[in-house]
Amino acid sequence: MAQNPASTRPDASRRSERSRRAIYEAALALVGEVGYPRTTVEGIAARAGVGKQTIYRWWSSKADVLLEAFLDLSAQAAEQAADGGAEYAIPDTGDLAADLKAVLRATVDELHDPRFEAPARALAAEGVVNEQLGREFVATLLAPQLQLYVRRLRAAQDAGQVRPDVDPRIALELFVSPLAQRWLQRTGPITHAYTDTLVDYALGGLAPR
Amino acid sequence: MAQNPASTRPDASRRSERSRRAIYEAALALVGEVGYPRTTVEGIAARAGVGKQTIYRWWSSKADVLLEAFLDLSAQAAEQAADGGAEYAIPDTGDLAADLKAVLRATVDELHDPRFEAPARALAAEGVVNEQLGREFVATLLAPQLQLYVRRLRAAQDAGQVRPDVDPRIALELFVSPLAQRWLQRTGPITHAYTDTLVDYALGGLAPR
Amino acid sequence: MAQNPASTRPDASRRSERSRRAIYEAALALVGEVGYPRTTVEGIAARAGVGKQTIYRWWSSKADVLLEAFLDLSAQAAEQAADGGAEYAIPDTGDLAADLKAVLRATVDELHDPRFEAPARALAAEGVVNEQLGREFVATLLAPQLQLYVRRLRAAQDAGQVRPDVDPRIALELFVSPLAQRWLQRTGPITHAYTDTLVDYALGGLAPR
Amino acid sequence: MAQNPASTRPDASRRSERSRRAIYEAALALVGEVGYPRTTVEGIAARAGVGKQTIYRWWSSKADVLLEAFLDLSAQAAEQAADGGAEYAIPDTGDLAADLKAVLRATVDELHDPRFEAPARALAAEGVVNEQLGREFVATLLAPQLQLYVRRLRAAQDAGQVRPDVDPRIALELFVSPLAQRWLQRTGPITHAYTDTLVDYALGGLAPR
DNA sequence: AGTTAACCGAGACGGTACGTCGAGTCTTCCT
DNA sequence: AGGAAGACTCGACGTACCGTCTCGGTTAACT
Repeated sequence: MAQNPASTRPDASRRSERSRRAIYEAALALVGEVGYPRTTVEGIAARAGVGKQTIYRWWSSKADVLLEAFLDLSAQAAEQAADGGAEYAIPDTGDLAADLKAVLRATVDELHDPRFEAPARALAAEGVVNEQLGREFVATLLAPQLQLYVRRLRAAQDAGQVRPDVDPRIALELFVSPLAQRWLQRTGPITHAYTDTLVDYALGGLAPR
Repeated sequence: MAQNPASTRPDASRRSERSRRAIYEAALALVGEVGYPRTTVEGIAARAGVGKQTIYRWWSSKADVLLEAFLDLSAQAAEQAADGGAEYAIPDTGDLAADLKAVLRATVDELHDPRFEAPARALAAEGVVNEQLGREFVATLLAPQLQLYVRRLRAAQDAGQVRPDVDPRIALELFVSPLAQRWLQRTGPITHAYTDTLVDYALGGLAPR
Repeated sequence: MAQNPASTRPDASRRSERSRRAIYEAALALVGEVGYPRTTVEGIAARAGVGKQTIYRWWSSKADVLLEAFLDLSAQAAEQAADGGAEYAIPDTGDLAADLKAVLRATVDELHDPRFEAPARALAAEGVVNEQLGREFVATLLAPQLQLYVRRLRAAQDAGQVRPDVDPRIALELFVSPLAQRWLQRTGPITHAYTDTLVDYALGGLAPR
Repeated sequence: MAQNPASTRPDASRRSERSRRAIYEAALALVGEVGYPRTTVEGIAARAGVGKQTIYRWWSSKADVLLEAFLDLSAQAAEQAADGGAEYAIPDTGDLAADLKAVLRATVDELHDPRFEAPARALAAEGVVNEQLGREFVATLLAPQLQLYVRRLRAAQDAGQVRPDVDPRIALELFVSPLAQRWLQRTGPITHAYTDTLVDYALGGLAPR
């Protein structure tokens, strides 16, 4: 992400893998322990046993470090989940409501995982205010996730379970965005029951039949 | 908001109204001009022609200053809108869809108003990461707004336009949260057509009848 | 010495005397203990229990700090020597050679005093390479000392003990400069016998009579 | 000078003459252009088109590099002056005063040569504070020069032009040291007239006959 | 002629200090 | 007593160099 512009770019082939990993771990640990604002580049460097310059050589800011660290963490988690199998999609059992509920329940659990909580919040917050990072965050993490819902909804449309004139990209927001907002802004509790309800409301609509 | 703890609390009756207003204006102006992270307490004090201590005497942090300043701004704007009147509600013409669309269109316009944009984003971002401020932000600004939707949806339920078993507090998120997320995370464009579609999808549901 | 140019010069009347003294002491102590090059502004600040900014507010460099600290030390020493009496001159017993030898012997002793040694060397070295500081060093410390010799030599001329066509400002260098060079460049040992010899050679000349 | 201690000393026979010369030139040029303190090992390496390690392999510090570079420069200059010849001495025309004046005038001219000025000052300054380098500087550059004066003065003693009880090593300082101090500490102007006067005072003494 | 060991340019690395900025506290003087 | 002003300690910033450490790539000497 976000490289220093031209000037005298460092030689990536000679980069220390050891330092990179140590920096990721230190950054995630610190954000988890003391929070994002009190996480400092200096602190990350010290904890990683690394010179500050090594951080500044490869990243442009602590937000940038954290973004990559979190990306790496997500990639690892994903790899673990798929167990090398790769396939990455929302299951399609034929029952759209059930499939969505299952995925959203998993998301709820993830949002409660303290390993993800702190860095995810920090990045989301930074992204709200820092457009460049925000777009990167969305493009690399959020958009791919949302795309999975798009695919699943298209399949449902093909199966006649969702009206064909519905735009899946918008439709998915009916159940994804409420969850997102409750998490980001703490406007309400996040439970399995809640996401189940969202799916029911969204698929069935609010008006009486 | 967030007062200094007991110790020797200042005497509010002798507070300078002049300084308070100047600080609000300086804070909002600076956030608009240079962004939240580069807005400093020192900068606010200098711009307001005020000693730093005067800020620290009455607020606990720059986030706190900005929250109050923004509250003040919102109150002013609201007063202007209602023109001294009081009643604050979503119109009820009997056509729920139309009423919601109208209110959401107004919200879309407000979100595009640069006067609101910068401080609102800044506060939202701070709230994501700073729980205390986040709760204050939600309680004083967001929750009252959402309550208006709850009321309107209850009226619709009474009129038989919304299923009686629907929880209005959750239902409103079907059209409010997607807008919120697009704004906060820039996951998509924000237009009148978009919010209209949200209302249609939410009220009608996605499944074919 | 060397003030920051115009810009926003700090208000000297509110300066902390406590910090100033602590900085002087820390600077002199550090130069004595670890040497000039390994004396850092950061180290001085830490030892003095002072913020770095407080040093940079009042001085432009570590050389500048040390110069003032040394000046202060010299002033104290002088005050102590004269015991408030003020009188500051080379004694005039009528015997020029004896008077000069006495003063030079005292100088030799001072040059061997470790309290003076380290900072004096450091300042002299810095002055060799840093013209601005060098001129300040000479003007405030060296020149006044040399002026005392000029006065004594003039008195000797009036008494007919020195040829009237001799320029005292140059003549004094015959015995002062050799001592200075031996000290600065370690070109030879510095003893009372040595300075006595210098006075004899200088007053009597090298050529046989 | 100052070699790395035993350990794995590099093989001097495989040393790159090309690099050595480039480093000398870069070091002298940089000291002349930006001054000693802002001359860095990194800068010398970059300018010489050489790896940093190549410098650290053969020298222990930038002072050491500069000392050798300056020595090399002096050797070249001397070779040029003597035009391949060898004899290095103060002329002996029988007139001691005239001989000394001539040599000192030449020294004055050299001290004004900007090619020598910057590195010589830098080395002298470093030597004041860095005892090891100072002694090296004196031993390799200063002492041999002074020895020439010793020889010339001895010859003068043999010729009966200088009192036999005078120590030539001290006597020479009467006219050499004042010049050195004026140059090092800028305590006064350096002219031919000045050095002529020094010789006259030193040889003749200050006291009336 | 092929191997090998050292120097070489390059530059990433863990560090230390730089000089600056801002935080939050404290003090002074004014209203 | 509040307020304007701003000096204070402290901590972090992002940069510059330090001296060490690989990393290919040439050489030069020795099989």
